[in-house]
Amino acid sequence: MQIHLSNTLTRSVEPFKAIRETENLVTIYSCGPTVYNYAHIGNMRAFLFPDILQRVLRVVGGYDVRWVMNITDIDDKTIRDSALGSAAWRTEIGEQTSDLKQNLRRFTQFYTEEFVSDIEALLIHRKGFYQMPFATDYIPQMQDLIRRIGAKGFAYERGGSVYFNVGEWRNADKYGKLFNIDFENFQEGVRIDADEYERESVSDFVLWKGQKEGEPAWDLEFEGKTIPGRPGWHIECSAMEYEILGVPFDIHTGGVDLCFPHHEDEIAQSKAGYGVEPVNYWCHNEFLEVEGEKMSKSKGNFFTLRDLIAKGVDPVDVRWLMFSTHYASRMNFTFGGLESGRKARFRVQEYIYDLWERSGGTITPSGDHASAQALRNAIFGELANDLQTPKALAELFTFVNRHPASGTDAAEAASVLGFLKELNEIVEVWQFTPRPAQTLDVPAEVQQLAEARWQAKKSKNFAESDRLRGEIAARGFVVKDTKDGFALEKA
RNA sequence: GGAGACGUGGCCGAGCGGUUAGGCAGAGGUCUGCAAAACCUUGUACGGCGGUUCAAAUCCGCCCGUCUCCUCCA
Repeated sequence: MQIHLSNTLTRSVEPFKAIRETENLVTIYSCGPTVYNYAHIGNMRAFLFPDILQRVLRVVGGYDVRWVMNITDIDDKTIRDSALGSAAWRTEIGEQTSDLKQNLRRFTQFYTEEFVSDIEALLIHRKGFYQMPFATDYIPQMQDLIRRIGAKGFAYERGGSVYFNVGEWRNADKYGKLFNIDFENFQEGVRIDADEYERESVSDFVLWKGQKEGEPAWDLEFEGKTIPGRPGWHIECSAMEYEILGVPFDIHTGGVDLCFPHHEDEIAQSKAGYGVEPVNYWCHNEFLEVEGEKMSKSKGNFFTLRDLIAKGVDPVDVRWLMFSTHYASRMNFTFGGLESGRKARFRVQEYIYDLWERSGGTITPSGDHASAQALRNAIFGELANDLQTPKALAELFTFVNRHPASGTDAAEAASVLGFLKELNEIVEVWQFTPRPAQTLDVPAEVQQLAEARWQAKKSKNFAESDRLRGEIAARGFVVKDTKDGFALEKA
């Protein structure tokens, strides 16, 4: 199915065409985490979005996908927090050594592992990535790019750092492809006091940061000088994209806040150094708010995924919630919404169990039955249209309402199951099994009370029956009567 | 100060000139000794004020509010 994507470069929804269309291959690069702490749920949206995107490209678009997400393991924060004597150094990380680079690596590796386990909890699978490169593994490639940019005349050294000359670049190409930059007002505002480096113009950005006291450093050979330092923020992405995916590649994702300066600078660097417009489709996800407010530590609405899990939230519900808002819209993350979504999700799961009973566990392709085929067209049509996940869900629920399992024959049930299973390759929140038998660990005492209650009920001793139900409830269980028996559930 | 986005019923969230979005909650019903679950039915809306139009949640203007970027940031 033809996919359409909203492209920040053109601010419009465009039909997607892969560079290697004949090979059926799509290349995606996503800005990944800076591993100096646990990721928060806002970050999680930025990782769930490309996961859904790449699955839609695979399942709906029929592409093979090469998905790369970088791990930023060198920046001000990772250096600060891994520095000798840092208060942020946790004992689980191990012992600090006198080797700064080794400390940095241990520190970032710790948070990388935590990060991977977080995204795995959201069912973003590690094995789904083509690569997850560490920035510090690509220092030579970054240095090579800096020299290429220098050779073209768009980089200069000043005060032990190397900068990108935006003014010069603007003579050669457009700067401001992802964002309208008002150069007249660019230098006003709060930006000036942040200018602790000696660049020529405030709009210039650093390619290579000169080493400061106590910082790990690599030697850059640049225009006859040896410059100890480390890569700037933007250069790592440009170099790794080139090295791992090649340029141009198809899709670059990230949060909206990265449009400028990060992605704008990435384009400028890549094009200046490699001579190629690096990315065909830029796709940005909007921010997430919590209970209608910007997430911040001072408001007490700042959550990492682990915070939520500690509160008893099922990470699968967090994943499911992402489908309820279009990726390019601001999302209001609420605990009420989490619960509401969970119920909706279980409704579909119940539907699947019911269909399973109808079909006797048989699953056939969606094309085998007209209603399943139509459902597939409707839902995949919405997903293909710039990932209209809320509308896709609406289509699903409309179908469930109009095709109750009780009125579905075995052939239709099997075919609808076939489609839902295919859909589940994208959403991955449902089980395709017979309805599991309740395998509750019921204490013998509760079991006896329940039996006694059933007997009381059968002999129409309802007062005793209700009393026993109270006893059972006091022990944390709920009795649900069925036609010829009862079931116990955890309260 | 500059650039841009958004404001939909109790909550979440589609819609982008005329037609029931959908989910959760609520209400009524079927079932049940009563419940729970399940299923059926169902009400409430477009921040404010003007304007364009036969017709506006949808287009235009102003105002109010929220948010993003210009500075590390998903």
